[in-house]
Amino acid sequence: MVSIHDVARASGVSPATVSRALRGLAYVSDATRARVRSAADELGYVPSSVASGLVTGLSMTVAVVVPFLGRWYYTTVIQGVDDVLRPAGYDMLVLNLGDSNGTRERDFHHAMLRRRVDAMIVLAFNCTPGELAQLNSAPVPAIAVGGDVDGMRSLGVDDREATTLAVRHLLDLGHRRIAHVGGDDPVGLNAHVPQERQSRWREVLQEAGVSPAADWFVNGGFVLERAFPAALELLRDPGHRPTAVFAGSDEMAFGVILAARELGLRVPEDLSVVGIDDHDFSATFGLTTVRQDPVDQGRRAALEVLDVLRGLPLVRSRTTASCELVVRRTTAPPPPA
Amino acid sequence: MVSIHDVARASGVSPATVSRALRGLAYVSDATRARVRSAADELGYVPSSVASGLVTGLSMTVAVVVPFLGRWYYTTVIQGVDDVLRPAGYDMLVLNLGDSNGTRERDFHHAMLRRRVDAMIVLAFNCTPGELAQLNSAPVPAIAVGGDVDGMRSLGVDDREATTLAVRHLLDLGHRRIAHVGGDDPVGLNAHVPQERQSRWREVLQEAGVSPAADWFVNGGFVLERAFPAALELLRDPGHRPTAVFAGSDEMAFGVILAARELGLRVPEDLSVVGIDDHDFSATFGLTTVRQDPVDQGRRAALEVLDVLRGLPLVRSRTTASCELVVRRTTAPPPPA
DNA sequence: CTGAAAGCGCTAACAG
DNA sequence: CTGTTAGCGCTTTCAG
Repeated sequence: MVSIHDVARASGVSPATVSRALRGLAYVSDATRARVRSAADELGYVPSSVASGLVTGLSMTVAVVVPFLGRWYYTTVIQGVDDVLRPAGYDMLVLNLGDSNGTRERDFHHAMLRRRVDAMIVLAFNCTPGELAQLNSAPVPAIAVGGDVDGMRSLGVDDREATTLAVRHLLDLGHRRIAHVGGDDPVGLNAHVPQERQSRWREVLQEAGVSPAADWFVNGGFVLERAFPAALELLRDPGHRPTAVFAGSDEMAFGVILAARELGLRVPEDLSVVGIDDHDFSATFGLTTVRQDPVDQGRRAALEVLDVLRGLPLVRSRTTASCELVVRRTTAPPPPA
Repeated sequence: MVSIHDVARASGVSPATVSRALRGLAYVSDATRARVRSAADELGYVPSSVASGLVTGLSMTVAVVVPFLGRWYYTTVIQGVDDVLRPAGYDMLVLNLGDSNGTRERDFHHAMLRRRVDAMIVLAFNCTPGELAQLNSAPVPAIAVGGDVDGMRSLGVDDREATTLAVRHLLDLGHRRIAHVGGDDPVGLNAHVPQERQSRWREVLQEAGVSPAADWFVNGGFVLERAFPAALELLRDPGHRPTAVFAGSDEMAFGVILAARELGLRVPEDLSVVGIDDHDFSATFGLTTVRQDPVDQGRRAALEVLDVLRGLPLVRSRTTASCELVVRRTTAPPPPA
């Protein structure tokens, strides 16, 4: 492998000068710089970031920690993160915590302490107390996206607000029989968000003097495949059927729509459906939803990380990302009783 | 930061012994090893992978290169890769090539040469000749998943076979008016796969003595949002309508199904739809498709990478991943003319 | 079984 | 403007 010494030799200067010349530092004559550059190009020299990282203490890498891989929200946030990290010259390490039976904390710990990354962006999930302690006393700055993590800088929508928007919309249309398809994710890595949405759904209804039937909450596991059968069950009995469903995510809302069709129910004439997210598919489905912008959340988190890396202080507070109701074609007044 | 010296001092041995003890090497007395371990634990010592990487030349990181972030196929392969990399102690660097205007080759080059990664897994996309040269003369082993890259080790389904399965199925049901929703991806990073599917669609029809109308190929951009309007256009004219659609991906197939419904067409009575992938949503949609298993493809690629890293030779050949027709509820004989 | 010494490739003072 | 001298934190001979 061609090292800085090879370039130094080839251009007749010292390694230190090569280093300065190539990094564009001042105090290098134009002539020398040009000579070094062409020598480096010729030899195909690229500095080893490992070696420079050892001395500077920087890895030019930030870790994105996710509870799952392949879920819409997470991959979308990651896109935003990547959008800003890449032009800034940072690499992105993806640390998946899912399925790591018991090794969660260790993985965490290692990535941070082994100095592999300069910062971490932690996507919505419940930290164990141990992890939280690690994060906050971390040798590298960490910021959370999505969930509200106590004592940590975080960024995300207000789940109570989003839920309020969705449920009130249904209430305003005249619905009273409003069910909720929500539920835990399979790994239990992100229980907080689903819980907020569920409890707020109940609250908003109660505030309106409505109390949902006991079996009008069903667990859709935050994926279409599980929301579909859950909705089938929920909607089966014509005598005991909600007129509207608030789904905890758009993906689950798609499952509800598909289930309704399976049962011959028309959406929105017989059943209204509202979700949260504004998934890529939602406009095509005509889904009424509460829009959030995960790409933007990712971008903003990465931008902040970059700031902190430049020396700005990290304030441990929460910033609320905006969300808004987008009314499309899956909600309408309830059918006449 | 606590270094190996601190542990050495605390346990009264030399740094070299600490290194040996902690890595479980032979020639360390049990007593010493125990002492070192407890000292390390107490101090919360974790070796710096940067420092050890500098001397061993290993980064314990493999890069996954993708043309997009957030597309089903890619994120699903990534899950498979992660499945095997993580337990093996490797970190995963995700290198997104999308939207990097012009900087593609450089990013590539740098990641490899800067010795940030020990190997690369390149997900289906067209390499430029320059990139290909880089990959093949790379200082680190690289293997491709999905696309068939000339002169490179690769792994993926045979797109011609997959297409044959899908189109023959329609032909066998009696269809003759078979359209194709396929097309380029927006960034043009992966033109090969769509092209194969499109040209093979035409071929299979011709082999059966059928020639599709000129406007029975439409560009669905490989995403639902674009397939939907394209399908709307395709299916609009009742007098000139295909009885079946072969979609180049399941996601586009969903768009076709939604478009058919929009037009009041019943699937499969009025229109049959078949896709390729077996997306997570496909079973719920009842979509007939040609199944491939991206998780498995990712796993196998990662397993191979690990082998090569252990010293096994890298054979530059292609292995075909299997695919199979899964008949569900979106295909049926054509309506009586 | 353990320690001392010599780097891995680079950057950061400090001299010139 | 440029070279020299020290390391960054670890692993690896090579001696004990």
